Amino acid sequence: MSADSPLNVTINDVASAAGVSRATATRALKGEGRIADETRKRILETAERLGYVPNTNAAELAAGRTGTVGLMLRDASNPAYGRLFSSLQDEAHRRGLDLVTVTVGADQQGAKQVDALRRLLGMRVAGLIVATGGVNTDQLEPFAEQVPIVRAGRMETGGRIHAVYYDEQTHGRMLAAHVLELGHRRVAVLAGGADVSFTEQLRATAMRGTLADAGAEVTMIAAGAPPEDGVSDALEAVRAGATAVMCASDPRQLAVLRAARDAGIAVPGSLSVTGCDGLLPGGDLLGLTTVRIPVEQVAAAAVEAMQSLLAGGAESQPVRRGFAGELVTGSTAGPPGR
Amino acid sequence: MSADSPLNVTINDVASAAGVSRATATRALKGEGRIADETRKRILETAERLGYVPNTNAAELAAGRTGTVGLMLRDASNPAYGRLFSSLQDEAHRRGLDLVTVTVGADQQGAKQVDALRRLLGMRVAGLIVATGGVNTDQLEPFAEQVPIVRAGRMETGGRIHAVYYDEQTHGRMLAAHVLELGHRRVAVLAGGADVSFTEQLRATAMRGTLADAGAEVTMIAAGAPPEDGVSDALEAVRAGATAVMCASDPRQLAVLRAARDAGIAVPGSLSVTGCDGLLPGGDLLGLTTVRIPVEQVAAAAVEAMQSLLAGGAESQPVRRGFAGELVTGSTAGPPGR
DNA sequence: GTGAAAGCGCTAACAA
DNA sequence: TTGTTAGCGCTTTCAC
Repeated sequence: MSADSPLNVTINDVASAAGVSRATATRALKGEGRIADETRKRILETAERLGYVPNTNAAELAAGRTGTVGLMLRDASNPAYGRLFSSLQDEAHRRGLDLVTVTVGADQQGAKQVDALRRLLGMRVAGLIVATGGVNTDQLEPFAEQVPIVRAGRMETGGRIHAVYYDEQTHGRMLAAHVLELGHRRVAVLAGGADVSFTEQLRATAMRGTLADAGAEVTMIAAGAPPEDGVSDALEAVRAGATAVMCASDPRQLAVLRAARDAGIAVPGSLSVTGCDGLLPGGDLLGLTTVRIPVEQVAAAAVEAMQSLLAGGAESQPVRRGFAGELVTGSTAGPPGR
Repeated sequence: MSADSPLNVTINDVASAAGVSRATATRALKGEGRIADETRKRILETAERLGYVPNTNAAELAAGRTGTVGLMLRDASNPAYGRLFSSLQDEAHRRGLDLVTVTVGADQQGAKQVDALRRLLGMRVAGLIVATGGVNTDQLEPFAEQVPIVRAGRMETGGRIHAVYYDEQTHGRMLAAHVLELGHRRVAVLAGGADVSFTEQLRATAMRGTLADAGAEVTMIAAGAPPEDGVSDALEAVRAGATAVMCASDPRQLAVLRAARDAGIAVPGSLSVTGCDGLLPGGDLLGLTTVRIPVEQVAAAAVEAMQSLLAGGAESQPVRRGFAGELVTGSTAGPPGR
């Protein structure tokens, strides 16, 4: 059946319209193999004229390989993931890698995450970049020997899975050191609980370590996912004597700042606040004290790793690269008040 | 060849391991057609045991249809697109639609955009949601009769392409009315030029119209893509007597606020500033005066439209639904100073 | 209720 | 340089 509309045009239509065989048409379209210049041109023109759009499903099935890399992404409304997403895309474009993305809501259970994983694997992607904490090593490992898997943003312990990650320990320590240097000795640390955010836990634990090592008194507050969660506990701690609240993320920092404003607590006069991420547009105007996480570096390194894995075959050692960001000193943290 | 690793397991392996034919295996796996309960269970178990991951490429090729909807997205580092992206994903998940996303950098030329379009079409997606201005009606039209196309976020004039969009005219008018109400009569409007952002142009034009109709004196400033662009021109206009700068986007508003701060101009004392988008986390703390665009509504309506198009076949009339957001009055705009 | 067989659109040897 | 011929992994009539 011939073409009534572009998407129904097959390579057969192109071939017969150009008066050649399917194989020749393939060669012309792919620009490979020996083919007469004139024939190729004719075929290309015919394809163009017919509006031929190659069916990549069929092509990849026949060729037994795929040219695209799958990206598993966590909810992009979080600025940190949104930026990571677009940086990954940019870098992939730059390097000529095709990316297809599927996302999984931040809240979604393991089942959904595995769903997304299977969708990508079902497409037989050539590689996998995983930018969500929701899927764990055990779920990834079985596929690691077939397709290179790079985790982006977070450390990975699985032996066959590569990782390019934020050095969150350092971030936590940098912030804690800053707070200590300002003179604080009673500090509340507000972070999502272990079940909520692994990243925040990493940061919070590092903060606590550094603070405690310096002899400061630390109150740990474990919150749920919504940034407003645990804020009242934090203010409680402040009333009980804490002079600083260290948040494990900038959205939480915003929530604390709001609450402080509403409660008439002067920042940084009576209360110092810190966050982590450094990605909020306008964060400078707010004077947020935070760490700017190295999104672009992580993205670039992740894509680079993927590309070399795709090219070079399996390495003996998994890639492991961590990146630390920079402290952004703002006006939300100062010396302890009163 | 039998299975050495999950992704190499084919339905043939499952079928023979379970002692049935391929056809029966398909029935069991898809849960359709007549099949003995016991057989099905056995096949399902076998598939599970072997770690079978169906090859969706092959499945869709054979079935002649696709279950996934393609999403073309503009650079997600812009908060407006990041939010739209995650809202679209959420809504798609909710409705059980599978989405695969490809992005195109905001800066990229037409060629790249068409590339992305062809990649999606090459996958023979069942539908297309277009959330980037970079691809125009003419490029979309040829495919519109094969696959439903819904543009999300921006109006569309092509007869066969559906659109769910922000009512930017109303947004511009709302903001202008607010500024007028505050008493401003000399206003600068700062927006990306026609070649930079269609959306900003729409907003800016509406602002100018409303302002001019009320007899205000309007200075239009056309800027490049970077938010800092044109800011100095805006301040120039302020020195020349304008009492308000209306920005066509929140990032531009931030840029103006920064510049005003650096120049020692009091906001809103000597200068009122407005933006548009209302999506910046922390915008409330900054007191941004803006319009919160109805991202969630647009996303929901776009996905809903897609779903009904997928189900119901072609409608006679293209979908056309516009949504307006709400004015957010902040502390960056007040009565004209002095 | 199950199997056999004919493709889906394309690629890749291998011949010619 | 080009055509012929097998498939890729799966779905789907149509018989049995």
